[in-house]
Amino acid sequence: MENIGEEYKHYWETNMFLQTEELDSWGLDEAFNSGYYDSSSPDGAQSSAASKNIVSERNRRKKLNERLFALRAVVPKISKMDKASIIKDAIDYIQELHDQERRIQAEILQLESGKLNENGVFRFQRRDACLVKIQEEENRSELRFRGVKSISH
Amino acid sequence: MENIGEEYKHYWETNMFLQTEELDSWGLDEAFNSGYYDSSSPDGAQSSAASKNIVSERNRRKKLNERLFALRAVVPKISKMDKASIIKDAIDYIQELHDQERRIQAEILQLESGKLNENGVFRFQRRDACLVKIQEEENRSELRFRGVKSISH
DNA sequence: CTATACACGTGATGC
DNA sequence: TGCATCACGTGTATA
Repeated sequence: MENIGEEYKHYWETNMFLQTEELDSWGLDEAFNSGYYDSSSPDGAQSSAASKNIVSERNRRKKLNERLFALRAVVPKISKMDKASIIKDAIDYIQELHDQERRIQAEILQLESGKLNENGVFRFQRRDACLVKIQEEENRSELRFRGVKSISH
Repeated sequence: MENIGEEYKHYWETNMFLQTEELDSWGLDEAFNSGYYDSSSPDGAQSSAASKNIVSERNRRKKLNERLFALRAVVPKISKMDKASIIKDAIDYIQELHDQERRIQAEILQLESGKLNENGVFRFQRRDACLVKIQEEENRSELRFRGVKSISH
């Protein structure tokens, strides 16, 4: 009973990141739990409930791992592969996005209220992270965009 | 041995959201695991390893729950309190932030490349969502920036 | 050898 | 009632 899912052992680190399906049909619990213990033979009923709890819990764990994998997919800069570290990186990333959003908001506010400064050119203060792809990590080198025309098309 | 942490049962839904500490020192495993089985009495050694594994696993679970709680704290609009749902909401929120970031990037690009239109005034088309609080759930209403074609990152 | 991290089954709880 | 979710202890594998 302990070595029932031995080939499952490292699907968190290997299989799960390649394919998340193909492991649905075990055909192992459903073998002796197949079908209908319809409210008769009470020991069979409780064993049915037990194994149903087992498979339910198994699905819950699987769903949670899939979600965690999906979270890791949308977050750049994953430091470690731990579950806890994945969540931590996601938190840091969200706060980073919040900070950037506040900065850009201030910037755009300046643009549309002040429009231009006295020189007739826009001056962005410390635009220190690219907005679209921030995972380039451009190590804080005081790069100053005087004109972003280089990016467009 | 099964009812050892009975008062822990619903700390996920109640206690954890109020205080996450104050539960560190059990003084219950360390009671019979106190001190020194320094490489003698092999049964004691394995029981020491076992209970050490228990408390280690307990700390791992606790850390993971704290992280999950912190994740829930930075994500607005939590639909359900499930672990899986919390992660799902975080994923959706990050993607939503990515979308908005792209939009704002386009907007700022339009502002500083085109600077002014022929009327000498800025024209924002459909600035319908506040940039800081996007949790208003603007359901994808085909807003399209004609000024900026393909950010091409 | 010892941490660390994980999946698993199990009993409990709430809806 | 059954179903979903959770914390727990345990065995096991990797660094």
